[in-house]
Amino acid sequence: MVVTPQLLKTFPLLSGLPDATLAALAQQCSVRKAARRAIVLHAGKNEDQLCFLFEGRLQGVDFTIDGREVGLYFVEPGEYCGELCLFDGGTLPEFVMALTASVIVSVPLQAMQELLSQHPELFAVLNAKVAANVRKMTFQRSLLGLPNIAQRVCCQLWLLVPEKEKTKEEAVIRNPPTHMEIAIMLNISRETVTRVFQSLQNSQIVRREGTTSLIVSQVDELRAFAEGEKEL
Amino acid sequence: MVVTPQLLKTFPLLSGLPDATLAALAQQCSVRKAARRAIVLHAGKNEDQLCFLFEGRLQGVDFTIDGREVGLYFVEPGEYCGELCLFDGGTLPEFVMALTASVIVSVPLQAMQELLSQHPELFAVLNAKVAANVRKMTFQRSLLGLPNIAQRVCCQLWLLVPEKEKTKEEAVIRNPPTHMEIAIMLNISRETVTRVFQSLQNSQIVRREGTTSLIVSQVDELRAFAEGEKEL
DNA sequence: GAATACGCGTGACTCGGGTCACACAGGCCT
DNA sequence: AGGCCTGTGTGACCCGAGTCACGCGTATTC
Repeated sequence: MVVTPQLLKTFPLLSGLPDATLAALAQQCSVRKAARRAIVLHAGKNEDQLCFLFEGRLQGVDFTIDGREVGLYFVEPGEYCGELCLFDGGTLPEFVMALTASVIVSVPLQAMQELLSQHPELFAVLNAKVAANVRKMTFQRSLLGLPNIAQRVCCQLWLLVPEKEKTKEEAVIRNPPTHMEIAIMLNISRETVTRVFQSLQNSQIVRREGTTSLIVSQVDELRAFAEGEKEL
Repeated sequence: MVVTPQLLKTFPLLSGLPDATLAALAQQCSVRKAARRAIVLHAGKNEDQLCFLFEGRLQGVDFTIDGREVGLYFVEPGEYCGELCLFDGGTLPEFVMALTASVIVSVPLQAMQELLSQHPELFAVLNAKVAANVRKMTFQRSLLGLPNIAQRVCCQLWLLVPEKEKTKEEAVIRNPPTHMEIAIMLNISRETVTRVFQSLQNSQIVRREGTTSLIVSQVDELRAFAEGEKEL
């Protein structure tokens, strides 16, 4: 499929670039669709591409020595992944998997490197992204330290609430991760996640709307549980 | 205290620099001693320094919402920490604490930035360091996914074995972390760590030598436990 | 040298969440 | 329509790690 400069412009990282640059870049890119559960990037390889997510949701996953799945982070539309290989030509530490059918724009690493040499101001943006990543990972790690499992789930849910809706009364999480996907992020079992969701639904804090949306009816209550002011 | 160029040269990051550069840099640096448990860098601040560890051991720590301590990584002599603030001028996500009395060389961020502009080849080294950090964090996260707690402890212990001694029969871990420090790295209780160590000692896999050294008598056995080939 | 703090060792108890097993609903494919 | 897969909901059981409580030995401090 053909990648248009307009498509590239939808990504914050690239949106500030001149049209000519984008047009040149677009020619080297490719779009691909990933089915649910498809592996987008492989761990232990130097994947030669940067993946911009246009639609869907991705998840970084790793595996323990005994084969257990471990969830690391989510990638939302507009974001990208696989940038670690840009930094030192090393390997990717984790797999990236599509959680829902996703549309991905692949930019060859080489093209990115050329782009960077022409637009060194992008280095700062990339660096900031990695720094933000490290901060996210650190926070995610601190979540795992919470002894109260319900609180852990609420925190994770809180992270999924779109930034703009955190101050509203009601918020919508579109295409929420499955209980299983949340479970592996938080090192707990799927059943436990289900039980916490049951509690939240009984307390009328969240409810499901069809299969593709989760409504947080009482945003502030969720925040309170996430921050430990209240316990389920 | 005065920082000599020779001192700076002991750090791999700086060892390749010309003497004149080091001499100039040294004038802007300072040495400080940190007592056990002293906070070296504060979370949530943009600490204006890069900390090179000359002697001792540091630990990156964070706290959960409910005040529980969470261990993130260790810093060994020759390594440095606090580089995240260099990347985007943002804040440090975690505290850095001295585990043992430590000697630290502080380089002001500004001096580092000047150094980087004169020696852009250092960017690659710094980037590689951050990338390596991310890989370490990812691995550490996968450790937490291990359902078998003894295996978790063995993996952590295995990480502490110096690289060169991993192929030998016997290895020495100097100034090992306390059980408590290991516990917060692995999200388990101090008592559990103690119990695992008791098992390892009973199986003659490790033993203590004085208070400052831990001897791994059967390196390969430890590796086997860490990789799940055997269970305690 | 006494006092104190800290790290380690260990037993008893408890309970919370993992595991297993199964049911049910909805989407999707042929 | 029927079959299949995936995701969710729920109960029963159980065991393993957290917690508490205490003792002990070794540094550190004054």
